[in-house]
Amino acid sequence: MEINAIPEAFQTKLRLAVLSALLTGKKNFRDLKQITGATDGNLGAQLKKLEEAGYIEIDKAFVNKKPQTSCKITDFGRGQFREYVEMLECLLGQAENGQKS
Amino acid sequence: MEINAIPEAFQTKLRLAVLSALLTGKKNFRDLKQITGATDGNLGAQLKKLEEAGYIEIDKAFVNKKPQTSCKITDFGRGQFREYVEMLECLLGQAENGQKS
DNA sequence: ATAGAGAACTCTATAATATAGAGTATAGTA
DNA sequence: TACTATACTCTATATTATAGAGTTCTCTAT
Repeated sequence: MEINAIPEAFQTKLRLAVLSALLTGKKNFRDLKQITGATDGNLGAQLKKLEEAGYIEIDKAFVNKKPQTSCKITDFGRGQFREYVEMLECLLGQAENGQKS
Repeated sequence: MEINAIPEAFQTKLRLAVLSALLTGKKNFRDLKQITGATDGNLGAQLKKLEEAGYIEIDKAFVNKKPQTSCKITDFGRGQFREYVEMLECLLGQAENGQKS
């Protein structure tokens, strides 16, 4: 991954928080709202963006007779996350060696 | 570092690109412009933000009889960068183990 | 001394986008 | 039939990144 091609997904607290939360497993709308502290409208909008970009999958169903929106990170999303971290690690690694500041 | 407290510095390609470039050593305005592809105005604005936030130091001087703005990452900036990467690594690590997707 | 060039801005307007919050749809329950 | 909970959608606002014109400063050439 190139430094100049960082996916938009990683460019706001909220989307990054959502992805991070999903790394450890499925979460529903309610969970994500509580974890991130976002409002309904904003969370809905950002989830939609993440879905459109292929980072997450959104599944709607009725659970316990209540609507439940379940979100899950995709393999693509997980891969991008890993690549992003690896890129940063690499940059940091270069810095720790060749200190010519 | 908390997922909900990610510094603004890491929330745009441009600022992240600048910080990354500075990790490996001092760079002047011209270098950074070339590396990032940003316009003068935009680069100037973002450098100012990074400076105000204490991530970088900007030094102005005349070199070869031409003005030269030299930018350098601070210890604080380097530390924040490391913390940020470590936080992401940690999240990713949790995910690789307890897969309950 | 005057004009021009290069570097690095500053300033302002525009564009993009995150966010809040009101309103809406749906299914279930009383 | 009214009422509740969930999860939106839609719209307006606020924030912020970006572009680009104009400005300042120093030196060089005329």
